[in-house]
Amino acid sequence: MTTTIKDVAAKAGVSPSTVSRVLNDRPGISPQTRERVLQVTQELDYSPSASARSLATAHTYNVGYIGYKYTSSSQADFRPSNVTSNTLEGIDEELTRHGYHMFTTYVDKEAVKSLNVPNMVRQGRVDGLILNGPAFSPRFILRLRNKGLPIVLVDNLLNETSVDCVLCDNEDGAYQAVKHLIGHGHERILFLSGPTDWLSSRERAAGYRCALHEAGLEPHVVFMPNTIVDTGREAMLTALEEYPDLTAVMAVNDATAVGAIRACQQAGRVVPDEVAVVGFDDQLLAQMHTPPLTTVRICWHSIGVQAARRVVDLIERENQIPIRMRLAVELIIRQSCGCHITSNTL
Amino acid sequence: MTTTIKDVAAKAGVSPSTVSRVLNDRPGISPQTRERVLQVTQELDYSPSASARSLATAHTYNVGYIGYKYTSSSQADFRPSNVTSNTLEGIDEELTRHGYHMFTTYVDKEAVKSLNVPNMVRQGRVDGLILNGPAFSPRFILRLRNKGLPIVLVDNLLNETSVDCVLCDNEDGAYQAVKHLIGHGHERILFLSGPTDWLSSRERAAGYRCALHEAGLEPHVVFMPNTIVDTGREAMLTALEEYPDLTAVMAVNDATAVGAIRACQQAGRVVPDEVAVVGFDDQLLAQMHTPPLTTVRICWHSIGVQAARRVVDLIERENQIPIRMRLAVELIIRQSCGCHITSNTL
DNA sequence: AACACTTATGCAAGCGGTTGCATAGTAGTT
DNA sequence: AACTACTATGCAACCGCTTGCATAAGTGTT
Repeated sequence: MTTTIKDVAAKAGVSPSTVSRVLNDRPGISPQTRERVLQVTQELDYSPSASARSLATAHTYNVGYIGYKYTSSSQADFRPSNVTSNTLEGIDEELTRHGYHMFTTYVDKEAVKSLNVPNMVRQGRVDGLILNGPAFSPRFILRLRNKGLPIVLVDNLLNETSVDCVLCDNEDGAYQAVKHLIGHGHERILFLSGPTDWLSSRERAAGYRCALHEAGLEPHVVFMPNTIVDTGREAMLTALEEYPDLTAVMAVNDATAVGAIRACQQAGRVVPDEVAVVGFDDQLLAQMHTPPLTTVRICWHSIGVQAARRVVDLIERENQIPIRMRLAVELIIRQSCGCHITSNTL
Repeated sequence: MTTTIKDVAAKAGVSPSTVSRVLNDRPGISPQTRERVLQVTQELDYSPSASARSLATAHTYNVGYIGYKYTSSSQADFRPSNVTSNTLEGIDEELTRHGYHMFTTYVDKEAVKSLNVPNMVRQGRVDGLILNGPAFSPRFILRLRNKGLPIVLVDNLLNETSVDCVLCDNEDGAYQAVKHLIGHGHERILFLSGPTDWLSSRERAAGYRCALHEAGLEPHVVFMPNTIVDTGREAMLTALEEYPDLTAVMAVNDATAVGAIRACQQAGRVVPDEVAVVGFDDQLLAQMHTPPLTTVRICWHSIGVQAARRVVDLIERENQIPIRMRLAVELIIRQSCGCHITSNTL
């Protein structure tokens, strides 16, 4: 038998209402009573039942995290989800700080397509939602929004309707990276793009275009259906034939950058001497790769923290104006771009 | 206003009890009534409130996942948690299949040391727990067990007291890998071990010892305080001086294997020609590394599925005998061991 | 001393379900 | 026709907590 508020009340010689008021910091309790109740609470190691409290207050103190389940089969595949631990930890830290808890679930392509509302939402287990990833369609997002819950998007954004979101500055990241390539003297720079319905692809492409435009250079974009290593390799292989004079490539992420390097090796082009390559994300692989990848670092942990803080805000204060948050990114220069620095930039 | 069981009852012309019985498949309901209630339930898109149900049944249909927050600071660090997405997805899939939901939280060194019970447990938000990782101390685990919840350990195990767990066959994996090295003719084989209070370290060491013993060779073990790339590099650097005649090394995981290779390069020893290296885990890095790492693959997804199934079993059926589950691992042969296969083993 | 105000606390209803028990209705037996 | 045995359903209590309202005690004013 777990201890209930009645046990505490009885032992402290007060009514349950009083105990409740003490534990919820309600006014109108005498200091002595408050003290005694807190004392007993501690002695009995009492903690109010979440379900009972939720039922009474219509407030669960839970936030749902919805991730996207990519369909690549191999465990070792370079799935975007491999990087999400940082985001999850950031979210958890911040939610915990505010007394909230995190439900986690993953939805797949089918669920998004058929607009399935996750059970944790239907059953009222959560007060708010964090959706992580570019693969959630606007329709899916709006469907969830119609459930009346605060929603914060991570790595995604809705144009038509304003929904809160926090993302990194994709455009600036790509801009910086391409600018760096241009600084090396490159004039034929390719962009390996992910699916165009992924926001990050579009924004990174925009940064790429902007940098090229400023320098009066012509853009060359190749579109890929996904962003795993092998797709990058194949796309690059084709590109090398189609644009034989290209000397640099900016890949939409680290995985495809690695693929591009593989392709160059296959085609007998030396990286970075003959073809320079830069990636995006700064996953561990970037650092450990040979040659080490010049790439754009995203601080997923901070993004998680901000998303959590935002969703708590939305839950606790009504009628907020939607906010779109951008976190700065950092160009990490290693060697795949042609730089020869000796210090190992971690 | 969300729809409640009363709305459904009213519209179907029955009492709430009847609706409840229909939705819970209780006996003694006429087919026509059942049909009508289900009809209305669908029309109103009704879903019972989780809190109300939990309060009445003392059953939340939630399972808590507790991960360990490693303290390495750099985002790009090779944190073990980077691989846990697979486990999480596996757990989520299986829990969902059984109508359960997953709470996720991470605890750090301090919390484990001071035996902090996570709030989701104290407040009765979960029916059972999955602890993932070798870093949870027996005392911490037992503390949670005393809360009266079913617990399943992943990648960990308690000797003194029997607690359910699911892990991979660490010993066999190391045994196979070392055996493979011996097959290459190596006689001076080093083992780079992680902290000895991590079960996986101990078990992998045991497999290593066993293989060496069978071959009549002498073991050489070096202990490291953690298992990130750089620690592996430093440990290997020292080892190369101390045992100058070693020709092969089995690292406790992929990260330290990569570190070991770095050390060899630093010391001017060619891998795999002069020193062969094998890792453990088969993270993406292993495949993409130059040279590609021979390593032991763990199917974390399956481990997650099994852990979830087990915890549901424990929740729903009492008085079960504890089960320790071992999932087989697979030696993935690439090139760091000295093999020269052309096909790219994914 | 009577009155008005505070202040501290308790009572009881209600949150939205579940479930033991009572009961109305129906069918089966004699 | 009277009695028994089910079957299908409703009533009401209860799960543990919160909260509006009532009330008792205390304080100050005239």
